[in-house]
Amino acid sequence: MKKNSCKHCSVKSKAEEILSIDELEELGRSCNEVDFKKGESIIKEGTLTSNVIYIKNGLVKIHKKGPHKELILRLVKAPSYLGLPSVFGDKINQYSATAIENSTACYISFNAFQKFIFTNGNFALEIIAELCRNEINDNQRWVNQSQKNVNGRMAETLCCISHHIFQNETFNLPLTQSELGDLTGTSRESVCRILTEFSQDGIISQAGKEISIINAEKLEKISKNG
DNA sequence: GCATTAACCACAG
DNA sequence: CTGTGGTTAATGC
Repeated sequence: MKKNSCKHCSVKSKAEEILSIDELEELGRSCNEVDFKKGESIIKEGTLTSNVIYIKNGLVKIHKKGPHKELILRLVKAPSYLGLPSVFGDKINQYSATAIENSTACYISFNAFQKFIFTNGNFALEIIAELCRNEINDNQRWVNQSQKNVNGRMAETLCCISHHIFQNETFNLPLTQSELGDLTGTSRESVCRILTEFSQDGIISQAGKEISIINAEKLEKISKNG
């Protein structure tokens, strides 16, 4: 276990920024850092929850088995907590988390984490705020998923990945087309067709895994109107 | 009915 | 894993 590593951690969560030096030292004694390679499972749906997990860097997909196939609930870019709802809401992990890029995660003892919530209201507030933001985002995704057509969902997803994950109109998509289908609630064939259609219309360009958004305005329009 | 949409299947790079 | 074509079920004029 790495001693006191949290005190000087450069990717503290908002909640951890609030902790005192003493609390950070205690956190340091209560957590351990692990590296994950792309594709490795961080949380498996159905297993008992063990620790609070915080990804320091990398990119993770949160996914869950549906009646017919896998659904990716959302992509989580570090830094962020992982699995708080399962840890506090249930003994069993309600979804899986898998690294889609090489990632580093801290496993934090539940007892230590809970103690900070009991004793430090501002810390607790930040945790609640993060959970609320996630719920709001999930609700938005849920609305879009159910009311937009496939083209609209793809357009929206591409915009979102470009803005929120890579902050760049050109990015290397770390997902397969099949996973992109799981993310947009469609088949991998439709993903393939829509991507080539977008390319033909000059909205995006693809070179292998690299996607560039050329006409963001048009993409927004498709996202809105399908 | 006929057109459209999108999933499912199959097969080839 | 990706790209395509054919088929098919559901839905909307």
